Amino acid sequence: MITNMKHIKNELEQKGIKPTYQRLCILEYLHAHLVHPTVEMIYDKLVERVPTMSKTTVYNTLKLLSEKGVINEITITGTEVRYDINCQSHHHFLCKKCGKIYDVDVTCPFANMDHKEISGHEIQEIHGYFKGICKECLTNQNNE
Amino acid sequence: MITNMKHIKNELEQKGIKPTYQRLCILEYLHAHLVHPTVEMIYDKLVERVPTMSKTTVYNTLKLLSEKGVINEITITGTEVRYDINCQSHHHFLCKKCGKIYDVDVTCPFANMDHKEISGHEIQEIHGYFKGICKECLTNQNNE
DNA sequence: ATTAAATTTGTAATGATTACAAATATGAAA
DNA sequence: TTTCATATTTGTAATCATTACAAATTTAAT
Ligand SMILES: [Mn+2]
Ligand SMILES: [Mn+2]
Ligand SMILES: [Zn+2]
Ligand SMILES: [Zn+2]
Repeated sequence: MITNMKHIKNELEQKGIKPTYQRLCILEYLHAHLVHPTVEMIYDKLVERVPTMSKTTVYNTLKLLSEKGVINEITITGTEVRYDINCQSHHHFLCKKCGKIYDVDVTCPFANMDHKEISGHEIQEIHGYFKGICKECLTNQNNE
Repeated sequence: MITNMKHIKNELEQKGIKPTYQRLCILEYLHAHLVHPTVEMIYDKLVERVPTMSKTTVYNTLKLLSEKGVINEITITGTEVRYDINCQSHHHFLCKKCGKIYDVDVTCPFANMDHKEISGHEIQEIHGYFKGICKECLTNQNNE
């Protein structure tokens, strides 16, 4: 397991973020749960171990990590932000039935575009995602 | 102008939607304002002409039109849904500064994929967008 | 030990969206 | 035209994610 506390601590320090206990817990959670969790999911789980954990701290920390480029915000459901520890530009699949978000392994188009502008607009981020019914939900449908 | 009231009425009837006055107004607005407006923008403008217009009706109608495939919901800002009269799969540019959403003219990758699945997931929609600073905001920056 | 700054916490406020029920409009049957 | 069922609209209240804010706590330097 690469994602032990020491590595997490290093990761924060390298980005100039003071490695408080709450921040370590939150970042560790993201390393261990690659399902693009919500604030709610993160908080509900961590508050079991750390009963003093505040939801505001989860929000604050995720915003900080996002600003520092440690994590990425994914806004494709329209109802809540999902968080991704994987900061390399990659694409996603959102299941309309169960709400799960999967990484998909397609070579990101435009990723190696030499010009970082389009129609005069300066491109800073490239996002792509599919919507549909996920593998798991398809299987469940057939077993009904 | 193709987007007169008669055409709008036809459009609704063809989709099996009763063309009420409110629905006509809302759909006409979307035809006339191709900037991917919010519910707020639509309501604020229409209530001037139709003072009895309710915001709930705007929500209801947009949901109906979306379900019937007349319009598309765009969820890329994370804070509110934007609406698009253009239902053909196309890509967008979101300006981080002014919040405007532009259509961008790139040939949608994956669009002509023969297989409508990826990693076992059934693909129903393909979305792509860029984030950055729009042409207009770049110009304003230079004139400060 | 003192003290200032950073962090965390709890609560209140905000803002978009939805739920819901009353009011109104529509349209067919009598 | 009246009657009556149904669809639509409207206003208000509720919900839910997120943010604002200030008090409490922790941290680190003096
Ligand atoms: Mn991902
Ligand atoms: Mn568009
Ligand atoms: Zn699923
Ligand atoms: Zn702009």
